[in-house]
Amino acid sequence: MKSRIFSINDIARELNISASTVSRALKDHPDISEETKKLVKDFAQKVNYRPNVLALSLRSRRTNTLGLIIPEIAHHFFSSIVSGIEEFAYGNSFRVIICQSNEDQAREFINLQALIDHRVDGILVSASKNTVNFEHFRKVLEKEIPIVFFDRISDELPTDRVITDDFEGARSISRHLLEKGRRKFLHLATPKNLLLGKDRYRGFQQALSDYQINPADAYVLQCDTRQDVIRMKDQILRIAPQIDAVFAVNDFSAIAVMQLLQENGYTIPDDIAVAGFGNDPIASIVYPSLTTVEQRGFEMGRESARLLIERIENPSKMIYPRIKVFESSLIIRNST
Amino acid sequence: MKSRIFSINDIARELNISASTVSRALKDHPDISEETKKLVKDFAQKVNYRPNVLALSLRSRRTNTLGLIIPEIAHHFFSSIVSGIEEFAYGNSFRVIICQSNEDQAREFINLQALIDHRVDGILVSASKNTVNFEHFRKVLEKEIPIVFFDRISDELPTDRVITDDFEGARSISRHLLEKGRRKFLHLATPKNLLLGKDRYRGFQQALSDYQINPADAYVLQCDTRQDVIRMKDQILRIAPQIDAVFAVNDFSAIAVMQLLQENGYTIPDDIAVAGFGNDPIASIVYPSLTTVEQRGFEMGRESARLLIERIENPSKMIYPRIKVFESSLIIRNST
DNA sequence: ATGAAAGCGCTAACAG
DNA sequence: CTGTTAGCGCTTTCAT
Repeated sequence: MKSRIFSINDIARELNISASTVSRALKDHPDISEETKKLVKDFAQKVNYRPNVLALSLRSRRTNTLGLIIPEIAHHFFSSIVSGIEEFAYGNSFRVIICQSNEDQAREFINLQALIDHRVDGILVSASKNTVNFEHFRKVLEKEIPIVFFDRISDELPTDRVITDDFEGARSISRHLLEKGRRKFLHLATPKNLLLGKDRYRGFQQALSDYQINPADAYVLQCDTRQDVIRMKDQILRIAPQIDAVFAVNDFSAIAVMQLLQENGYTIPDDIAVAGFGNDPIASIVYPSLTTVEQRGFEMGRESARLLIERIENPSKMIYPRIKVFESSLIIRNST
Repeated sequence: MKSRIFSINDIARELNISASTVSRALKDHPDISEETKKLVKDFAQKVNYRPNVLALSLRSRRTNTLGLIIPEIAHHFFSSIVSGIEEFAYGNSFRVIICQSNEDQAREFINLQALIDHRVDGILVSASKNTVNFEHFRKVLEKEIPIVFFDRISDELPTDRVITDDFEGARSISRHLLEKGRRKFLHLATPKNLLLGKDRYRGFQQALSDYQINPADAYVLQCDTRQDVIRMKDQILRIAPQIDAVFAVNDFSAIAVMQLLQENGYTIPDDIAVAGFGNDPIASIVYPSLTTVEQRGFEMGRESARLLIERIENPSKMIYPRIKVFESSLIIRNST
């Protein structure tokens, strides 16, 4: 038993009226008589009529769609952001097309192209780790397609930005370690091109300075994934005897280093305290549970979508780039 | 400095030729002279022309887009599936629109509707936990839009299906526990409406029978998330003294139960061995690391996309529903 | 109260 | 070798 997809023209033909009447009847235009309306609506209902959004978008030059480019869907922080974005977008009749860059600038570029091709009304981006050149985004802005950056932002483009207070987050968790009497640190950092990494590093340095410790005395390794930790284990173990605390730029490297240390006879936190960043669900599951910084992913996603949709709805209005900073909060557990 | 999006008509006007000539030149139609081609292509390049896929799709009645409905993007198994689907789809010039049902049948229905509205060429679905009625999918099939179910499948619809060998996976991990001398089991099961849960339970029962143990002697609780375990902790702890092994239907409930037992003085695996299902990355990170069953998410995704695209490319060809079963493999770690 | 026509961007049949 | 025309599904003047 086959059914088929009816268009307005199909309905018009079946009912022996014109397409424009059908169109008007369907949207309760006052000119149309009640009986015609009923006739059309009943029939539309019966054949399960659904407007073709392609035709709608082609005509209106609006797709009511947001494009989202995200490094990796699998991370809890990012999937919370996605949920936040979707919540706000759906609530305002926008759809979201999700693209993963897989932390690859080339893929990011392809995604961006595809989103433009699909005529999305606006774009949300968290840059990939190896994105150093933001020119492709500038071209999009020149087409008057608004962009909002979140978390992994660029500071060279005049766009709205939504970020965590990375500086304060890093500073407060570092102070927490200092309050616990720790003085000799290893910091696991991200590559330098991400502002986020720079800010977390600065917050860490500031905390040390606050305690009259020379930041230059801290060990710093560029190491921000579980794989990095495994790759650099010899180096880390060589440093381990000189330190009493590790502050990692994210929870995954924090947990990996914690386990590496445990396997090599260190007790956490007695010998070495370990702190992460992000409050991934896994942080509360590992042993010992991980002290970390909560990032408000869902709210950040919602706010990003809000800013973007506001621009889309007011294309002519000149709005200066806005920066929304979300406070992070310290989650103290048993690893410190 | 503003730029704008050029259409074929814009180009035609600028170059004083017809739109069809531009269209043909752009796709290297043999009729067009080399000089015209060069003229058009150079100009198109210069203004960064990109075809409007909405117009293309409207005309061709093909969107080259797959719709994907998935319970939760955040789970590693599902995000692997997504990656597999994307890999095959992109490699064959298809895009993927991802929708999350958040384990909610109502949302699943809305997603399905939205995908149809966008005229996707085919749909991939893993059903939500509370999906009991599959009629909405039947209506889609009646519109001749192909559907492929994966992992959380329905067996009442004549569609292609891609699943893990849940029965054998559960049987082999249960046998492993039996080989380790375990005899008194608790099984944490899913709600009955998912075939997957039924099959894992059957595999478990079969293993017991293989060892002349009455399956009815095993404890069974309906409990398939971390939250469920926490909610049912009293019940579980009451059972704990009678058992020497737990087989959980997924890694999250396995890990939660493992930690609950540890907190209450049990040693894993000495007092009670614990096994999960799925091989989530977290399984290798918890202490002790979790014995589990590997599901080949990426390959399952790729195969699902392959089956779907094959149907899309051969709309007239009558193909009987196919069922692809992926072998699962036992991952033995330290919890058993 | 309804219909005819034009156009969003694109392509293909048909015509020269 | 290139142009004209029509149509994908829809809305919106402008007629009637």
